Amino acid sequence: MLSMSTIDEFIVFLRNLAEKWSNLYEEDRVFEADPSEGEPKYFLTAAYMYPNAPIHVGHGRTYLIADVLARFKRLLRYNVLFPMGFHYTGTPVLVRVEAILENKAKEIESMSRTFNIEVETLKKLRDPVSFARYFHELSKTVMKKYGLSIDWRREFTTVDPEYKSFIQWQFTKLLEKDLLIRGTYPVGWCPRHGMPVSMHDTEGDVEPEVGELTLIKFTDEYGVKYPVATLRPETVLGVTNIWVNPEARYCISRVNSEVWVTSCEATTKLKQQLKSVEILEEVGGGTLVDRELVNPVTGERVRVLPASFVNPKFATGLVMSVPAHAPYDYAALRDYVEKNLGGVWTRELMPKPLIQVSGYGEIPARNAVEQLGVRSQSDVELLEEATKRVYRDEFERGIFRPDAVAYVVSRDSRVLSYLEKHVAGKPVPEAREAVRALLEEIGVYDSMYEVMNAPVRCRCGSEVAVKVLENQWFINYGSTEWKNLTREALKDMRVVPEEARRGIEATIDWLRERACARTRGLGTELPWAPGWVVEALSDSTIYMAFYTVVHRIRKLGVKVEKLGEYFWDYVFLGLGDAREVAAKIGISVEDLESMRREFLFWYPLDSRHSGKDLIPNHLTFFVFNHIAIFPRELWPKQIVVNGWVLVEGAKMSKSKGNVKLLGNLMDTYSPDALRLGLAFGAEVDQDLDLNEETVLSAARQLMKIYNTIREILHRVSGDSERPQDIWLRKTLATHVVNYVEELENVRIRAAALRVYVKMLEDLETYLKWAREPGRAAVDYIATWVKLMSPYTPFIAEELWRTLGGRGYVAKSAIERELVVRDTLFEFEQKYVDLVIEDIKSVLDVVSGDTVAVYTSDRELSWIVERVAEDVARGIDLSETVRKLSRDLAKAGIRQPDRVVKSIREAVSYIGPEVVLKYLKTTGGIDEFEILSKLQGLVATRLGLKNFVVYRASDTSTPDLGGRKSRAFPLKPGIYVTQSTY
RNA sequence: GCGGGGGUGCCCGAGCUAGGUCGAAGGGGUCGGGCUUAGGCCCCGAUGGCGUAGGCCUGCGUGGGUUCAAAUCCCACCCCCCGCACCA
Repeated sequence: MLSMSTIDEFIVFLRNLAEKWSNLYEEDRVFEADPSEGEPKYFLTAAYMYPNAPIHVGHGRTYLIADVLARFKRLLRYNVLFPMGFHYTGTPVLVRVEAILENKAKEIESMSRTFNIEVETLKKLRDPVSFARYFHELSKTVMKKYGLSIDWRREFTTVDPEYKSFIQWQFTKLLEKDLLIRGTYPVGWCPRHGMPVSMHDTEGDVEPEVGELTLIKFTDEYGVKYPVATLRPETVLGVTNIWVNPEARYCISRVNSEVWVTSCEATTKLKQQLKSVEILEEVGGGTLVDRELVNPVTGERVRVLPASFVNPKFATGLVMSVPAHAPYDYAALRDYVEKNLGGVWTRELMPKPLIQVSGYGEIPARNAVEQLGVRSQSDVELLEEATKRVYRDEFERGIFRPDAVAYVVSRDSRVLSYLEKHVAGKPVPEAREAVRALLEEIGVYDSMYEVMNAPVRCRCGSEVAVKVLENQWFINYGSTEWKNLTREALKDMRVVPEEARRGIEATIDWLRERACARTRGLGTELPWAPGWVVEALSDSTIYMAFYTVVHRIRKLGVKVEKLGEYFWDYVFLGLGDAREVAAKIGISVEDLESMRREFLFWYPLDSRHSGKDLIPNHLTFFVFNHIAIFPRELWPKQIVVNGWVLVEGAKMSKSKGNVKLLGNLMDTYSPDALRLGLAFGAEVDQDLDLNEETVLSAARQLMKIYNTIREILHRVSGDSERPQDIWLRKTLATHVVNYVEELENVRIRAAALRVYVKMLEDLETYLKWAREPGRAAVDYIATWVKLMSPYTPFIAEELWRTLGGRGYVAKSAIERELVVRDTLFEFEQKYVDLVIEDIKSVLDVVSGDTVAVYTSDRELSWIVERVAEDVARGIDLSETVRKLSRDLAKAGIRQPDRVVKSIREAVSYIGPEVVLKYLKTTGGIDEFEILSKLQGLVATRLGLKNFVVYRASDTSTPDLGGRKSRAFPLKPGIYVTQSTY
């Protein structure tokens, strides 16, 4: 063992240790976990990685948290399973391979740079599986070097035939439970690619917003339908006319069984939306002007009028004019009246008010148009604003006027009574829904989808339109029953951090049907729907179960074709007859049963780890699917989500070129230093800003620890029962207890600071105090190394062997007797902390190197006890003062409020339970005894030349500075002087 | 728009679910000192104001309120970040 003098030297040393010990881990198969009946087990998984790039520090953080927990649980004698797989499913790999195949120099360059891979190597990755395989293997090597305590026998990829069989089984189960349904679904679609587009496929990364518009079919005298498009079907009662754009081309076509007039652009869209469309004739918009159409609800005849604002590219290119409530219509109509009728409004064109809304007059659209000073229908900006306001106010506060029913001239009693009952006097949202239903009822309703934020362009330049996909498969997360069960399951789960729970709950609430299959990408085909591949977020929900048996399937050499539904049914659900199933697969009953047993040994999953970005999708699906497939006793128990890793305050991304690869960082800093840096950086819930300094200072701290340990082992003497030694032993036990508690609560950072900072400080205090390190120091170190092993496994292994440990520290356990809380010591320790703090605050104002303290009497412990009882019960300070004042006065204590307050503060710091327990055990607090015993500690920690303790009541001692009277329970009087020499 | 999370001292960031132990942990920066040929690293001290004894005043987005007592509870407002689906 060498003494390390420079940090560079030390990092080289750490790197070599990592190399050495990770190889040994592999050779000795240290982390292979097999069921051991009767022992406690812990099964945890982190989200498997998507190998379209090398593993980066973001993965590194998630995996580290899982690994620390895994190793920690082993220290507590759990049989721990921590496996890892690789997620090939999906399309991103396809995109990268396309770039390679098309020899796109820029893309390849950029991949080469960010991934730190030779261009020539990349060019060889010419199919998706090879591409994924390459990064898979690369990342796996890095994970091993990183020290992840993974059982690699269970590794798999999601395109392995066994996995596909498993996914097919899962989806068959979902289908059987009616949770997998088939339907149509509108998507943003690029006509050129013939592919759905989402945000990252569009120019400027715009998400195409698909909205559904109501079509209301107006009719002409020949029975031809004019489907007008609207978002506000309830305003059909106030239509004065229909708008067409006279400049646009309109098509008369056969749509399904009817003849429709729409803009010619609309015919293409209707075709995409599952309508059969046959164009019969094309006409200019102008020829439609002045036609008379019948309003299917009111029976009124309205005319077609020209308007330039009508966009033929949007919806059907036909718009119903509701001048009372639509600013555009009002403005256009005003233009028309002025130009063609000399400004005189005919009775037919008069706005028909339908909705009453506070803050507006009879005709809201007119109010808004006039208020904003709209000049004409081409005043687009102002009209947009006016429309927004009127729509919003009417939607939120508007009431449908009962007298509006009078616009129904047909006197159709069915329509009238319906309107009276469901529309008149109702708030707008309700009226809207009712009118929509009425339209459907009387057969004049239809709908179409439109890109609401058009134009959205695909990266190829073509405009995105809506296409309705047929035979799309959905997982029905909208099922109420399923939602309720999932909520219930979540209630019983631990979520770390707790704030993330609300995110999951909210996701459960709004989740509806989710398309779960695509026509492109790697993955598993739905057995009954050739061509449809299960999409990546849907084939990764219950795979944790797969880990429990995959290695056995492989070892037994089971033919994949034989892995039918019955196999998974038996292993995971215990369904079917073991002998029959075994026979079908061609394995022994014993092997089959032992797989079932292994699954039951590891399940339920104890902890699931991922980044917080997966809350709204993966993690929620994970809970849902477990609930759907597995019985209640096998539902997962814990979710741990961690924040991002930021680089210099910015999120990592390929485009910024600031992706930090795990492999590179380890080469620079060594695995142990990187792990410790990440652990120090932030508690799990926060984002961690990675900078060189954090990692370097972690390395320095490690070096300091290493050198200190080395020094002690050289200097150690045989002493073991001095006060210093006893103090050190007890301090160690306190650390162990708190460490266990912290890690049980996944407070990775807090525990790391304890082990690598506080424990070193305490050891240094001991060294200063004791001068010669004794046996206790070696014992301290022996346990300390164990506590380090979850964070910095490699140096811990090395130290473990140096100390004469056998095997691996990774397989060692913390002595049970150390994990016991020593309340008495805890009390004394915290009491001393308080005294030291007090003295420090005096030393802030007065300088000196000699301190005398006067301790309060043991007889006054009853005050502490009564205050502690009150604190424990949550009783107010004033209440306590009131209760105690008489007794305090009797005891000759003035200023009871001040005394009680100071005791209360001390008690709160120490902890009322600790105080009470201490009193109960010892019968009273002898502060003089405690301080005398730890005199050396106080002097050492404060760097004092002299530290003396007196009893305040001892009349034989000098009353320096009159401080005797300042002694209160838990708060000694303090006197500071400067020594003369 | 809907939903989730936030706004703390020069900066970053704990603490806020159980109100007093909070002038507010821990970093960083800055200033002073030590170490060093020098720099770096490291160590010590200081870092709202006042005070020669453990104290007082002012303070945790803004404005109110509850309370003996609020960064912590309640109300209103302002601002920031992140999701919103077939995409991993």
